[in-house]
Amino acid sequence: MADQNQLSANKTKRKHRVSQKDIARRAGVSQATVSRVFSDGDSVSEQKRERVLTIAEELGYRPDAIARSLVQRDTMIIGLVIVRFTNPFYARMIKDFTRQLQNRGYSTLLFNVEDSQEMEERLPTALQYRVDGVIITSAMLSSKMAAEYAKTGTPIVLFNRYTLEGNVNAVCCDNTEGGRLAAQTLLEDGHERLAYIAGEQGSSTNRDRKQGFEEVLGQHGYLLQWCEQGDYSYESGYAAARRLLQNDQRPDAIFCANDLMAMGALDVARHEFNLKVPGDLSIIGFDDIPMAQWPCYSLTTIRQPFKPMVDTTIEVLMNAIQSPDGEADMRWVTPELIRRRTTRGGKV
Amino acid sequence: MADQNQLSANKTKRKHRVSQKDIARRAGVSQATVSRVFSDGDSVSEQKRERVLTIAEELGYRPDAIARSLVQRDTMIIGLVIVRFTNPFYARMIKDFTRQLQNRGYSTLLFNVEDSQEMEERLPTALQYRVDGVIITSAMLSSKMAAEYAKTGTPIVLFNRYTLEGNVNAVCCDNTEGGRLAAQTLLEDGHERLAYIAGEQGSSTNRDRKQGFEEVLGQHGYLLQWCEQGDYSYESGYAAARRLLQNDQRPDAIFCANDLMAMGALDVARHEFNLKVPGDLSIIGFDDIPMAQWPCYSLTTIRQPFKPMVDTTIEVLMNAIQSPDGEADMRWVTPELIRRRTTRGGKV
DNA sequence: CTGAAAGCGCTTACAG
DNA sequence: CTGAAAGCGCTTACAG
Repeated sequence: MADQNQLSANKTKRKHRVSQKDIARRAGVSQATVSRVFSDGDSVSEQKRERVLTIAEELGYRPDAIARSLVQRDTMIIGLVIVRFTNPFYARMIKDFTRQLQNRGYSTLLFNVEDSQEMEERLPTALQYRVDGVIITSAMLSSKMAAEYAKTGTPIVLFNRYTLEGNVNAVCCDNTEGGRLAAQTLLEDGHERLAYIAGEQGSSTNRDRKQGFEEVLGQHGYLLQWCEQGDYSYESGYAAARRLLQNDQRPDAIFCANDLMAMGALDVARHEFNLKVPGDLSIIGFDDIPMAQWPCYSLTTIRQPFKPMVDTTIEVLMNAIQSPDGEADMRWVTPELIRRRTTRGGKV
Repeated sequence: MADQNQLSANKTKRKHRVSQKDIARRAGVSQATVSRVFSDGDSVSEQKRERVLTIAEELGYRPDAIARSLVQRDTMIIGLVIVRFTNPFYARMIKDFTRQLQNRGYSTLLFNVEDSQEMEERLPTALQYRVDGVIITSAMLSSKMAAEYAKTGTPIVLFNRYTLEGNVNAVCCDNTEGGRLAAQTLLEDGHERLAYIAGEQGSSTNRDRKQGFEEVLGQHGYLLQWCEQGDYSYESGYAAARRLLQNDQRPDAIFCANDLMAMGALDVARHEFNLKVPGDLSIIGFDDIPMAQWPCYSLTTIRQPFKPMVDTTIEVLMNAIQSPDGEADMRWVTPELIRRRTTRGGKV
């Protein structure tokens, strides 16, 4: 009875959302004053402030972020585009990103896409919501798209990818260096028949890791003779390693483009071929996901420093939001060898 | 030069976003007509439609979802609140939820919180963005909060939790039944000294699993003598199992409140105590995460049917959005025993 | 400190 | 089919 709207017979399904106007009416102040109470920094007499707050509480008022976003130029929302996240790597990523963003007052609009193509289809949706910025994980951005985004002024930062043109903000592990590290390690351990299990075809991470690996092999006069295709999944590593180990001429060491595949490789070597790792075969992974240190695997791996990568990404994004006309910022993070028990050389 | 605004010297950092007004001006039509072109179903002459679309394309126009949300009553955004996601379980959850929501035209606003308390602090943020609904994973909702939400009319559905009052939508695995299943299995296999490694204290999942487990033990005249506290993490399972196995009187079977802890228990049993599993000790987990079937573990477990749970949650949510005044909907999903190689009874 | 008014970018009756 | 106008819930100069 008490709450009657102008519109006589409105058939909205939604309940009436209490607005500043409602509070103003009851408090006998202007709507602008109510607004001032809720935007800190604005001055309102103590007396009115209290009256407004009491009534707001009574009515269960919540400021409407949508309306605020419309008039202010920002939404305090960041779009986070995750490409194919099955990897344990990503769970941690999402968690760290959302937490960091929350701490800075941002909310996260999450998009889950299968590949770069689907990403480019979804990206406009993020833009429609006027996100203040976008983080894209593990996917390239076509230069066409990049240009389009630059036009809108919405900052983008690529995580775990980079553009060759260097015209988009990006934070990336130095994967080439990681590939080199893997090769050096295995060579120093005395291996001579090195194999590579590749990650998703066409991904820059895979290309760079392989390139670094081959580069060092070349320097020592070897060719990469054993190479099987995987797709970063456990199952693909398992299958690829099986193909490798069925050969008459077996490799004596395998570098896998990520930890998940390395675990698959390890399991097939031990459980299907009854090989001793590292006695008969050494295995190195990439990422250093939490499972890599579980005793069941205790995997030697090339660590991607997650935390620094996430922190840097947030930093680059915040900078870009502050000064949208800045130059593209490209940051490299250095990977690190973590010796455990799937290679020979480690301390025993 | 071409693009000059009314405002002479506006110092907005943001670039000017092209709006329907801009297009209208150039196309020589009213802004309402431009709007009609972009809201399907509305009729516009083919000629004008084309002109508008061409110019929109030229200018790089994107409809503003924020403005649209303000006038329509819905945002097409669903809030997804994830409590402490380190478990591989959650990675899959988030993925499935976002994908399902996307397929139905919704975007996902993701919140990452540590516990129920932090959740209740964050929830208002979701409300401020006027989300059309909220999914909350693995956290209780106080009745105070539940009541407050009911007032706003924003539908909520709990995932993997329920309220005793039954006044909030919820989709939950029948954890009590899962606990019973675990006990029955171990008892049938001939075990007599059953232990339990508990999940996070105070969580209803843990309470119910334990209760079902104890219930069946009781029916067979046993008391739960061995019980150690964990927190659902691998490490906690590892440590809890160690405490259990250090006893003079050792259990001969352990039921762990989730798979991750079961893997920790398995690793400590094998690598630290040199026990044979299932020869000396049987282990059962809960969840059936992907890793559970890797040969390194091959874990017998109580499967939570993820896909049905996610699908049901979406269904309940969509129903609640359609008819906000419906009764609270409470759905139970039945868990299932998956026999692998960490228990005796399985086919060999 | 405070109110009246304009405006953010849309949608949607209301007339024609 | 189409335009003028009101309104969604806010913020923010502009005066006082």
